[in-house]
Amino acid sequence: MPRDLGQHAGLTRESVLDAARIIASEQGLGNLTMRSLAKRLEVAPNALYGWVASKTALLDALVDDALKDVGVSPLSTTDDSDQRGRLTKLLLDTFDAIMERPELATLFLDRAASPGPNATRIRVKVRQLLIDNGVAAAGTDAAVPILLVHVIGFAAFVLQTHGAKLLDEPHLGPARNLVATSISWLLNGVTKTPATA
Amino acid sequence: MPRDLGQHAGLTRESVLDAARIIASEQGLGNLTMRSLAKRLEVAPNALYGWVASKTALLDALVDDALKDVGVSPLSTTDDSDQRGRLTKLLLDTFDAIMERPELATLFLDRAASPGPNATRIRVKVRQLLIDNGVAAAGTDAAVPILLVHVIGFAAFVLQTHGAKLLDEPHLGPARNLVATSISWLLNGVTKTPATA
DNA sequence: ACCTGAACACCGTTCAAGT
DNA sequence: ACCTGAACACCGTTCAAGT
Repeated sequence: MPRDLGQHAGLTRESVLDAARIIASEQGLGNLTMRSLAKRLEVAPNALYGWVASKTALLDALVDDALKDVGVSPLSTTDDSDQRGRLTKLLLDTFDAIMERPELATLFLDRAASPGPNATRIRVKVRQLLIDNGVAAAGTDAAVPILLVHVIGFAAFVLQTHGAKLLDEPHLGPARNLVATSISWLLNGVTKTPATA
Repeated sequence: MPRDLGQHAGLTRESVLDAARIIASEQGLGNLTMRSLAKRLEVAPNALYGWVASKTALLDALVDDALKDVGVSPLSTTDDSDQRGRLTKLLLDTFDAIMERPELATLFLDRAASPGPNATRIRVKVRQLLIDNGVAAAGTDAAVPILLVHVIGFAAFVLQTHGAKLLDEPHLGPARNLVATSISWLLNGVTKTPATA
């Protein structure tokens, strides 16, 4: 009814996604609805459909965007020949990325099988690093999902048990040590036994 | 309006849960609503609230009931001294139980941290078997969730990637071999390295 | 091109009744 | 005790319009 001059409210795909992120983190995923989102943007609910195809598509974007910084840098470790360290670091970075968005944890689980571009990049990189670690190319078909599901499942579990209590603080330490430990167990197995799919 | 003689429709908590199971398996979890459930039972939607506290409580019951047969038998293996075999079997039985109800997979993930009585029994039994396998009691606090999250996450992943295509058939084999393999990797680590929580 | 009004077809849940 | 009618406060999404 108001709308300053002519018509548009200055929406952007990014502004819509940002507002969605804020609602999810401040009020939880359950309170993120198309209508609450529209309200925050001071817009009619159906105006959102010009920028997001559906609520599902919006959630997909939220999940994948949370992984946008993971696995993009060259992954240089202190020791250049430490291939196992590189792989561990990538998996821990993925863990950290999920822990930074606790409210999306259940979404990561549901969407682990239908990954967006960022998740796909991580997948490809994990596979390459496995090969660098001496795993036969055929064996990676099994190992990649095993490792990633483990990391995602673990993050989701930690978030559900401890809640969002100690995320900002460096209290995260114990949980991180635990993932690191379990990842090393899996890597021991992966690099020794060739997985028979 | 009709209702034969006096009043009641013969509902039972079990009949409500059974109907819910049928809808979920035939039409998917998305089509399981209080209203669709009431319709199937030829009852007004609010009649259900005498038998289930809420939809959440109903889903909780569905998830936990799916685990009711896991870990109840004495877990006797061919070799009586094979403690590791016992533990592996319990974990694989849990995996199988989830695979039998593919439509509930996402629910298992969401509720892994807030388990019902059956899930709790499994948890306790896993812990005891870990101790029987020589893991220090303190170390089980870390190992139990690691193992169970791994199994649940793995089942959910398999179901999401392969869909409900090959569940009834014994095509499940490859997936089962994969979980068995990854479980053995984790058990190698758990029984060797004392997990530092 | 970008947005609104109004509507459609749903939800879970509650509250006051009826038998 | 067990159920219904009616309502409340929501959903996601679509379609025709307005500027």
